[in-house]
Amino acid sequence: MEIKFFDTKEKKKTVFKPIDLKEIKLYVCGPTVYDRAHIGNARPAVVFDVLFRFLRYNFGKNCVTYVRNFTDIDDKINKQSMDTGRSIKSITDETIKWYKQDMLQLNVLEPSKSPRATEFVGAMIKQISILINNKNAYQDDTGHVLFSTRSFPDYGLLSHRKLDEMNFGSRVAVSDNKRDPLDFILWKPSDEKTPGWDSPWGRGRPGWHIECSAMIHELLGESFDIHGGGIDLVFPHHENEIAQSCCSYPKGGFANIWMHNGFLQIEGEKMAKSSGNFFTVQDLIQMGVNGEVIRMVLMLTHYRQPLDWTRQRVSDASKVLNKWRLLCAGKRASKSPASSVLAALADDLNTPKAFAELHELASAGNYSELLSSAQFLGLMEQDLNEALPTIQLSDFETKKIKSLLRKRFEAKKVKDFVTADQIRKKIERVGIILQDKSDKTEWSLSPNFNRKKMKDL
RNA sequence: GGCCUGAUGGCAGAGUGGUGAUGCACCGGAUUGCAAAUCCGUUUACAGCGGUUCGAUUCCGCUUCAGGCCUCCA
Repeated sequence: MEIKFFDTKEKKKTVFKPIDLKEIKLYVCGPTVYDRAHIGNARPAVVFDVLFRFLRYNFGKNCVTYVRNFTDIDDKINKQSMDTGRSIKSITDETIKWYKQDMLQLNVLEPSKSPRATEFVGAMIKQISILINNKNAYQDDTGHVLFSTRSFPDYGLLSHRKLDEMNFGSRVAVSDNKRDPLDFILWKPSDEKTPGWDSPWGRGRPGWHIECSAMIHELLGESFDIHGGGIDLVFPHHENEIAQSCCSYPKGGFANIWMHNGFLQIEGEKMAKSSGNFFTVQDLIQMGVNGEVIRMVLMLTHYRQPLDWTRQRVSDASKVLNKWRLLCAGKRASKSPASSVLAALADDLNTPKAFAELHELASAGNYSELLSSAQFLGLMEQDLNEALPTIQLSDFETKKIKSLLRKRFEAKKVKDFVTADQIRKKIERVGIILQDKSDKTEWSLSPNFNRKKMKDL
């Protein structure tokens, strides 16, 4: 099967050719850990989880190395620590724990490696030293180390910008310590209150971009297959990563393919903390939105498109999942997912197309492939029975319902439909669904089941 | 100001140079005492204006609108 991915740098779909079939290497920029993961954080996690699953299927479970970092050095974290008096370690440890729990709810697989920036400061210092030696970086007299952007001729190839067209300084004052407005910080000094590490340039901390370059070099080497992240990272973060890495390790090719997921909107509005249309994965789960439903909504739109998060889509997704669950109940999953679904994913992870194929499988009655394909996408994995409401009725309550149903059955027998319908309404008000079959009436608890109303029966 | 992306039926959302996905909703029908579920079927689209072509929703140009990036951001 030919696999194609859209490469941000080439601006077109390109055939995926692994560097080494024995180890496919994937790196994705993970979260900065200072707060609960919001729904926008969840999108890349799910998108690249689909990619991870797909690569593992195609090239072998043990032949894919997926690295997703935790950024635990950041001025937002520092600020929170100052504001709350909590230690940085306690903040980042807790946030990482939350993140892992949340991603588990979304059925996102653990990456092969989840390095933390703080574990790689030594590697960053080493790389910065190389850059200074290579004359790609310089130290100013205030303890900053800056990357000399114009020393890298290919700067701008990823984000398709020309250096001279960039209107730097128009919105942000250019610091005096930069020799060129395009230069960016590799290392900055820390005061007493701010976390810092000893370095050849004094006590300080790394700039944001260098961590990914250093971790990639340590964990994946000089060349790797796919680098992913949110579209907002293309410039400057990924552009800067390329510059740093290619200048410090010029023999390597860094990332072969760049994949970026689109942004998320809420009910048609830009997601922003300031405007209040913002929620975390945990908020959604507390509201009763199943993690599986969240995952499905995130896959319902192609990963490169903007995704509008609406109540409508949440309810659509949950309706479809319920339907599929009923269809697949008691069925065994086929050994491999449907080839139509795999083909959709092979075409730049076309998950909406994959769902269309799932619908085809459902209407064709091919439930075992429907189940295995859904599971391949990270859905319908838990025991089908466990997903249904787990409320247990007492014997007394069960007897009560059964006796009412018997009364109704007798009424129906003598064609007393008025009584039969009264009993139906009464039972349905409690949140119990009745289904008349030719010889009996089946009943089940709906999601709206209200135990308190059982008294009224 | 610079750069970039997108505009598909009531809604969501793929895709394609010529047989108009898929889901939800709607409508009609089957089934049902009723209801639910299920099944069958119908209808509705490619922002606008030009160009290329035998033929464009699909390629090119312009216009309009929307969004993003250029500052921390997934």
